[in-house]
Amino acid sequence: MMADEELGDEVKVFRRDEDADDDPMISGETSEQQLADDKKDAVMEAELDGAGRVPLIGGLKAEIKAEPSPSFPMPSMLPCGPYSPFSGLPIMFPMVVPQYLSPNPNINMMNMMTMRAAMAGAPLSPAFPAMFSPNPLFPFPGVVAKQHLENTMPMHMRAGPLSSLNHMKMPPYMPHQMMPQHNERRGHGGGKVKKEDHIKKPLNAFMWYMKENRPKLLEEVGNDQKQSAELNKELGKRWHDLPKEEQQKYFEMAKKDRESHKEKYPQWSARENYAVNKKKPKRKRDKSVGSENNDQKKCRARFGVTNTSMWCKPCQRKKKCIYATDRSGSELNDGHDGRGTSGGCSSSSESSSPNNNQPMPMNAPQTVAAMHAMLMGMQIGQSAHLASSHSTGSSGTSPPVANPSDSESDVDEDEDIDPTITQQTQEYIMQESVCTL
DNA sequence: TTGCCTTTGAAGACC
DNA sequence: GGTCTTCAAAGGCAA
Repeated sequence: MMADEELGDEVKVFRRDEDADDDPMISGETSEQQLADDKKDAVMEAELDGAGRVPLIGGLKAEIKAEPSPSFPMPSMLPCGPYSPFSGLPIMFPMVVPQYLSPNPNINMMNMMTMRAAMAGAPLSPAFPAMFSPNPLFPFPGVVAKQHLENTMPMHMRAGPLSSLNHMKMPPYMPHQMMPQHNERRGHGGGKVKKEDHIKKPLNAFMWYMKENRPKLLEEVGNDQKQSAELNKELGKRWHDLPKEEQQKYFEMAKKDRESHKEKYPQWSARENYAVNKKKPKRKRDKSVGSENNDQKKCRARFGVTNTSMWCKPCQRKKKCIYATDRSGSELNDGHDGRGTSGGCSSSSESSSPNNNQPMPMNAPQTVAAMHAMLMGMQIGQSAHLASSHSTGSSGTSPPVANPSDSESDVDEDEDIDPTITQQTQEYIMQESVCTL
């Protein structure tokens, strides 16, 4: 068994070699003198950094954990981490299983080079194996390594028609903390860490479809249509037009991806990625609420300043209008993508409990009653009061009374009373009532 | 440098 | 159980 110090030194040596940005495999500049120099540097670096720890990598300290995979027999031997050959970054041996490590550093280097070349899909130089003596302990030279690794790789990490990205070619046995996608997002210049650790969600069927068909679509449309969002729109249309059997292919891919992901990260939850990327205070619905502000028909605008008896109770109490919130909520549902509350007829939202984002001031009978009362020239104040009091009780904390953080004020705002509003309101209520009925 | 846009589907949260 | 929200990929664009 090799001493830990020696192993550690070798790790450093390999890393340093790669760190020089000149792949010795490519440049052929590797020399024993250079190795010796690098080894000295590595020893100094290790001393500075402290025993048993991996040197800082781009400001990020690599946490090394053994994460054996049943799909691969020698998890610990392989180079892990952002410095792995698979990521295109310098090599490192954070963990070593002696039985797979040769005492000869050159052999280990060959193994790593072989693996790297295999994973990168690059043909191995015929001269390369001759540079080193073979290591009988390492059973994955060249093509064999590539084949094995690709076979054991989850789909979303494999190279293939669906992924042309070399950096996606990650073996499944690599600790996820070490995978580049988990701890960094490198720019063109090999930038620094941008994101903290997190495991990305597996791709769904449509994502796989996009991944595969986006380049094709780009070829079709040329470079005229550069906006990715526009492309995605088109892909969405095509996805709908895609035959079920074709879609099924992608659903199966997504399913396999999910299963693989679950197998690899059994403890992972999608929740872990919530708000991991960025803060998204303004989503589409928020934006549309703002943009629809002018269209929100509050009681004051709907019924006129003088007809306060027709106002809903919150308006009468100078609170947020239940009609305004109601309408905006409905439009938001419609405006997103047609899912959820489909179309304009959403009876489900009336039967379910409203939340703060989507307040529903009146239940179905109340809405109908209000509509009838209004159409018949009756005062609907009581109906609205019913709705309000029913949902709010006396606490005033109900969804219809809106978010306290909402700075909207019906009283202070200047609202233009559109003469067509009453008609629009009637049409709207009619529509709502029809849907409800 | 960072978030937005835009799509669909999966998963979690919430009521 | 239904609804809503977030995130996954992509890359140009705006702030």
